[in-house]
Amino acid sequence: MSRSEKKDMLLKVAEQLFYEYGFRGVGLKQIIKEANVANMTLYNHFASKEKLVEEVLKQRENRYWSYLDSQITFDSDSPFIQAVEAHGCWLKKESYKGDMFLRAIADYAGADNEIENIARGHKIKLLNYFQKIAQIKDEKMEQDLAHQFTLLLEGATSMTTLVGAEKATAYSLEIARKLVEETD
Amino acid sequence: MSRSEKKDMLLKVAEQLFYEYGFRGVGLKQIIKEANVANMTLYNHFASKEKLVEEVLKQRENRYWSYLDSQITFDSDSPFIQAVEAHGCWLKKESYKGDMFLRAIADYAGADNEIENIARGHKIKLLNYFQKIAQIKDEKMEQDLAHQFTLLLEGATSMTTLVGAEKATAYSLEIARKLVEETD
DNA sequence: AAATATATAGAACGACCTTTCTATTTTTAA
DNA sequence: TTAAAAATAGAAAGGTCGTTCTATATATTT
Repeated sequence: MSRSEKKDMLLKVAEQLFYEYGFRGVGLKQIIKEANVANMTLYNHFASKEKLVEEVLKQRENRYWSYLDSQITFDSDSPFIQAVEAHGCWLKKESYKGDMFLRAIADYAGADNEIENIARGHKIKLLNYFQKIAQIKDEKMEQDLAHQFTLLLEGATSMTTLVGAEKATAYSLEIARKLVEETD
Repeated sequence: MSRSEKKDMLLKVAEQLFYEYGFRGVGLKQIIKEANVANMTLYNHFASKEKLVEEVLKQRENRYWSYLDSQITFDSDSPFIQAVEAHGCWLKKESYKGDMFLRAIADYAGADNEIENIARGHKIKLLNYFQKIAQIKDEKMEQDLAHQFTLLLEGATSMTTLVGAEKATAYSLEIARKLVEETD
């Protein structure tokens, strides 16, 4: 394993464990063990656990947006519906038990750190995304639509914990269709 | 402070701190300090931190349902809309930053304990509640409606972290009205 | 008032955490 | 091949955690 492969492995293992057991529930010892690297190799790449968490979040955010971009083709369907469908596929693939960013916001709230900023930034970006594809005449309606769809995705993610990604996605899609139905 | 007052104080302080900083982010030391009781007083009432967490969750669930019951009058409006409104008021009062039960599920997942059961039970109860007030002819539609409204409440709770309880509630209400509009 | 039960502060325990240090081994470059 | 650089395992430091213990003080009950 080369130097950069080790860094990648650390990020991959850390993300998986953090998602499964929470940021505070996983120790660095467990991470280096599962990544098969030495203690100092981790500190060679990441100055601290906080920095590791930050990079894990950035990496996950990048993967999320890459996936969404790859799924959205801007064809016949409404881009709103496509976004909801794409998000649903992401849930099935990688978010089978709730949202990692909300957990980061919750776990590191108050502590004056960069982690909360990164996690919040991801959510803001989601809202901005819907605002961009909601470019319609009535500005109030545009804002409303963007917020409503953001709420829908957040709801679907939460529901995943309860009924699984399959059903959560289906229900969010049903609602989404009713929302666009009227504005088409 | 009587014995039972101390227990109440411990539960109150613990709930507030757990909600603000997370279950793993708060130590018993901080709790007994803010509750103004001795170390052993806590262990006199709660066998362990886990038991304390369990009772905090039970207490919060009771307060949630009491509040919902007090707000729902079964008058002219749809009971669905009333539930969404009541949940919105709860968010403004006590859930300004996300859902405590989802965090409990996430933080204590895998560990074979009672905590996850309690938190999950609360969510199931929410779903059952909507299933009960959705008693309509078409069973498929009934199931769908119940799930959709549960998703809406979950979405509103999540959005609170992002845009505050006021807006989150408003957007969830707008969606809710569209959902009942068609089935009335 | 005496006896019993409960609350108190504070120390102590062992476990685990993040981070640093050290001495040895492996890889890379000259 | 030899010198420099990087990675290794493992110990150790310094901290916090949940929990238990102890001895003193405070309430409650008889």
